[in-house]
Amino acid sequence: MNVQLEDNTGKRVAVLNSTLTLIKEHGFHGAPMSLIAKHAGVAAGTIYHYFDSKETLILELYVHVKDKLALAISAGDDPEKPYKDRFFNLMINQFNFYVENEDSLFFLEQYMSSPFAKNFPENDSQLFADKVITLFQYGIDNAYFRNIDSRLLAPTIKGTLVAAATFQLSGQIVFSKEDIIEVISVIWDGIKRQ
Amino acid sequence: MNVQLEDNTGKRVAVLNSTLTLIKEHGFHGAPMSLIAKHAGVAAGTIYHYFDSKETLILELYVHVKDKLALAISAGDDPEKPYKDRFFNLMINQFNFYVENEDSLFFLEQYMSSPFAKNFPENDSQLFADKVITLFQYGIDNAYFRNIDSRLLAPTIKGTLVAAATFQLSGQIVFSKEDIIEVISVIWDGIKRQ
DNA sequence: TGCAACCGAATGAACGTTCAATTAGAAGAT
DNA sequence: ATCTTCTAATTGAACGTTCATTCGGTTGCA
Repeated sequence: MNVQLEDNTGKRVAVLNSTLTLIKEHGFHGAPMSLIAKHAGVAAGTIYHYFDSKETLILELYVHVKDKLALAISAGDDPEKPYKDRFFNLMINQFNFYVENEDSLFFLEQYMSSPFAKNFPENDSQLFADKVITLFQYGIDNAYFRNIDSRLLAPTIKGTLVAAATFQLSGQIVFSKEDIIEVISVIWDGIKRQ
Repeated sequence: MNVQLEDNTGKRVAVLNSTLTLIKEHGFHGAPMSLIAKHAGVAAGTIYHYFDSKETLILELYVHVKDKLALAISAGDDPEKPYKDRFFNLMINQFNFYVENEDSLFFLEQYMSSPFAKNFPENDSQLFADKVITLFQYGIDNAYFRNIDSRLLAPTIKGTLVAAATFQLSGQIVFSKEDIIEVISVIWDGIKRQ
């Protein structure tokens, strides 16, 4: 099965979490293997017991984070409810995940705009595809959305949510429940079939 | 005056352009000073005649690119025209700039999601503030937009355009003029006062 | 007893930066 | 015009540091 989803107390996960924290604090540059090891309470050599190289460490961290994101996003999804409700629930969950996991948000953004994403597009979370992409596809197939290319929808939506979450995390404002609904309405009004 | 805007044939600009190209091709990591020097047809030491360090090189490259972006975006802006027309012109220009300057788009995205943007938020293009931010502020002041925090507008819009441009650059599709209008309509319908 | 987990000092490559030396060009003097 | 002087521009080898990775050895559990 998927190694990332079990053994959450082991050194493997400690290394992943330390990498995430250090990248958030100092960027890709400021996260040398020696520091990751020290932060994780592990010897430098031990990291190489779990990961072939720093590159694979980053690649596997991406899937690890994206898996967590997928689980958080799809929480409370109820196929019985109207599609708009399901969509809003998904968006709210996504916003909350970003706000509550700043390190994950920062890492995902940096990973996505790095050569990693272009060189290894096949390296992605299966869980995310199953839980999230599926719901989008349902909306497309059933014509809830306006007639734009489906592959434009996801990045469009993500851009807005990330902007809002980043904005709140910068400490300038705390969005109320109503504010978040308003932001998501911007997305919904933009992409829904008019 | 602004050094970046004059002397466009000198070695300073050659270094900036080579840095841009190499970062686009190999990321921040794959652009060592020695390679930048070779690519620019310049000795390693010469770079330090124009830039204090690699860090300031990146910081100044950011302003340099943002200046070019500001000029491209505001091309053909006519204060006499209706606001919606001006807005659409701005958006179309921005989309075209991204598509025609993939290296700039890639660099801007990577810079924005790096520690640079957080550590030096004061390091930005004056030209961009004058030409672009001003027009947005006008739309906010005159209530063309729905009542969301103004600082959310820019990143929201940018997210969508970047998504579309990246999508076209991935080679999967070439947007027609009408397609672009459709994408911008998604933005406009989302943020306009309903 | 065997094997996987773990350690951390050692290694060597890569990198940003420095600097003593050289060249180019402009300004001034003759 | 020619020579002199001065400064800015340029060079690239050398330096010192940092970093990812290796490896011989140790621990602990089955």
